[in-house]
Amino acid sequence: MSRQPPTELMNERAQHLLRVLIDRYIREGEPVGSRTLARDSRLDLSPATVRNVMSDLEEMGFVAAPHTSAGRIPTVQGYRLFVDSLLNIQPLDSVQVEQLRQELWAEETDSGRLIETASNLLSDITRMAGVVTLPRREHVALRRIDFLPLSQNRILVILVINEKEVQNRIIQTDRTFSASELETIANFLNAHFAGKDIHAVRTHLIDEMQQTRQDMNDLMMSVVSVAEKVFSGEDSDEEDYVLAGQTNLMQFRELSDVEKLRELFEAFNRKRDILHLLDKCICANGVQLFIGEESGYQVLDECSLVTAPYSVEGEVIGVLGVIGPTRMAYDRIIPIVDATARLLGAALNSRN
Amino acid sequence: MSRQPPTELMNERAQHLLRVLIDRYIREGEPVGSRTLARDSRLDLSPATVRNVMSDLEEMGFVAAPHTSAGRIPTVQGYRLFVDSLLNIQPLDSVQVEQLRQELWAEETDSGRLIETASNLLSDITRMAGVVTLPRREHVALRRIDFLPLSQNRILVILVINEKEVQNRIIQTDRTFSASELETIANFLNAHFAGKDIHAVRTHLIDEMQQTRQDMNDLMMSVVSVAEKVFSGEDSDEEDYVLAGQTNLMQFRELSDVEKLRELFEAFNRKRDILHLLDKCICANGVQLFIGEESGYQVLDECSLVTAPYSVEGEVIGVLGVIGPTRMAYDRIIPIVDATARLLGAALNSRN
DNA sequence: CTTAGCACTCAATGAAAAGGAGTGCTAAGT
DNA sequence: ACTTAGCACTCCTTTTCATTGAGTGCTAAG
Repeated sequence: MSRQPPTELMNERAQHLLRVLIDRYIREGEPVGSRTLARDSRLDLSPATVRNVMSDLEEMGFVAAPHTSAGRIPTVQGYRLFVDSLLNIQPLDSVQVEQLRQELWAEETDSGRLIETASNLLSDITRMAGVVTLPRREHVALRRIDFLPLSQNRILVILVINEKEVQNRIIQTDRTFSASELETIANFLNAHFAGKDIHAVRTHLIDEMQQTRQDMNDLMMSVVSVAEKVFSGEDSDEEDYVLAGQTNLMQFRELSDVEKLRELFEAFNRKRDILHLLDKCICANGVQLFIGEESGYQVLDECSLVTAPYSVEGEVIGVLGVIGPTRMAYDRIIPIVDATARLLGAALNSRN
Repeated sequence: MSRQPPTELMNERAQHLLRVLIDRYIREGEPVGSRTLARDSRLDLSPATVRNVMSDLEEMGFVAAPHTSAGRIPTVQGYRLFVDSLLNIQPLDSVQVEQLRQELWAEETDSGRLIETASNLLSDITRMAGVVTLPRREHVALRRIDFLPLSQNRILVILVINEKEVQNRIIQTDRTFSASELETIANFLNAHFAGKDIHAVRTHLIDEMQQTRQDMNDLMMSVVSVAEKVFSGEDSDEEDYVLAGQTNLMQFRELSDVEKLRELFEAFNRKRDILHLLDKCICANGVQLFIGEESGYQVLDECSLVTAPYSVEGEVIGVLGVIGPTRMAYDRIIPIVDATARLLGAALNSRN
């Protein structure tokens, strides 16, 4: 019943037509008909011939027709072939890279703000949503620890890690510690563990605890009991990301259904699914794409996600990316995501 | 041409009917016709009589008809009268208050998290958007200051204020300071200014600077030059708020236009207008409402804002509230906002 | 293999008709 | 003097139906 297949399963011409079709569809957002495609392709083919080719492409699953008398639009599989084989990605030209670097390095900031800036940059440039996971290092060097007594056996702990990140938390202790006691404990910890990996510190202290406490002098007793509280929260493994430009997604025709949009935004707030998806990209060694349903999450069915891991000193510590409608200008987005990931890594590195 | 006005400008019966109308409109969201209203009012009036009353109410500007053959819906003026005179607000019953308190006091947290929890609470309970401005105290007591040298003449400053808030910033100095120098400076500042108001410290230091530097010894020179950098950022006056439950707003029929919604969300991101509006509420001494256009911001035309200031030790330090469609259950929302403001104030207070 | 021709499909647009909820007005009832 | 039944009228909503036009698939000829 179907017309006889071309000699090669997918010849040059068909690929070219598919590329032109997707190009046009990405620009215009409307199903592309045979007449238009014939004209656009500059191949001097009649619409009828194009129709035959389209029929083949449809059978192969690369394009689909919304209804009988509409043109064709790419399927996920079509986009996949497009980005994998038909698209020649130009790295961002150096002027643009420099401009990106400027914006990212603009102010003297901590890594938290840097992440935010990166996310904003991504969303501003692409006019879609930007996402950057918080960096998460394997090795967390303790630089300094300080205590301040609060009321009711509570202690404010100030932790400086990785040279310049400041964390603070409040711990509840079994007994009251005086300011000078706390100072002694802090001095001890700083003297013994400054520069050490925080996980190492933790396991070391757990080992201490295993010993019968009889052996210890008062100082050590205090140190262990306080430090245990401090570092026990360390494994909380709270991943998180910074999202920017959600509102950009609201202007796309294909995402204009309020209910769908609500579900998408709720997935963003819930974070779990998106994080899970981003985690998958952390091991890819470059730009990675999820097109439409490829993500496996229904809320993202109409969306594509372009990601790249970023790293400091060779260690991948996070992922960033862009979320937009499946119909996005991949050739423009991919280099941007790629460059931003490199620049963010560099920026985080230089600030140590 | 219009029927003769009732003896009183707005009699008991008209008020009752207006209340019933708004009650019903808030519940159902559809224009209310005379038949329905006659039935609902339990006044044993015929639809025709009700129509006459509605005609009067319309002339007075309290209700409006979307079109000739629709029922009536409240105008902003109608809502205003409703909340000001027709609504008897019951304070939240003590069980609910207790429940709120539980949720707010659930964990041992810093004020930042507390604000977030409050915002989430507001949005969860009301199924609308919750907003809480960051607290901003007139008096900020310096508890402790610490310095850590970074590379390239940069210094990491850790500031503990108001007993338990931790701030950190990075300053760039003209020359390199050694760790021990920094320690000396910190000791000096801590010894002289701990417990003092941070603005007082700042003006004091500016005064010092006015003197010719000849008079100073080296220590003072260093102290002044570093402290100046630290405290100069203090007046940044950055207001901000925490918004929660934006997505809740997407399920309301009256806000279902994507473009309108986008503008609203963008106003939320821009923050300026919303902050300006919230600022107006900081001087009100209780719950304040902006209904529809009353806000003066077009993006909020379809929305109402219910706010209440929250305070610690009698000093108002912030505002919280709920944003939802004009058609909201004011009788339920107002007590919730009121109670949350009190509880947040109390929670912030107890943590000193 | 390509293409012109043609019948056919189907979304989109718009006009017309039907239905219905609710109003305003008038005149009669209390 | 207020209340109400009755009725004509308005205008939104929904449905139906015809029209249009873009685009297709198929066939037969080049």
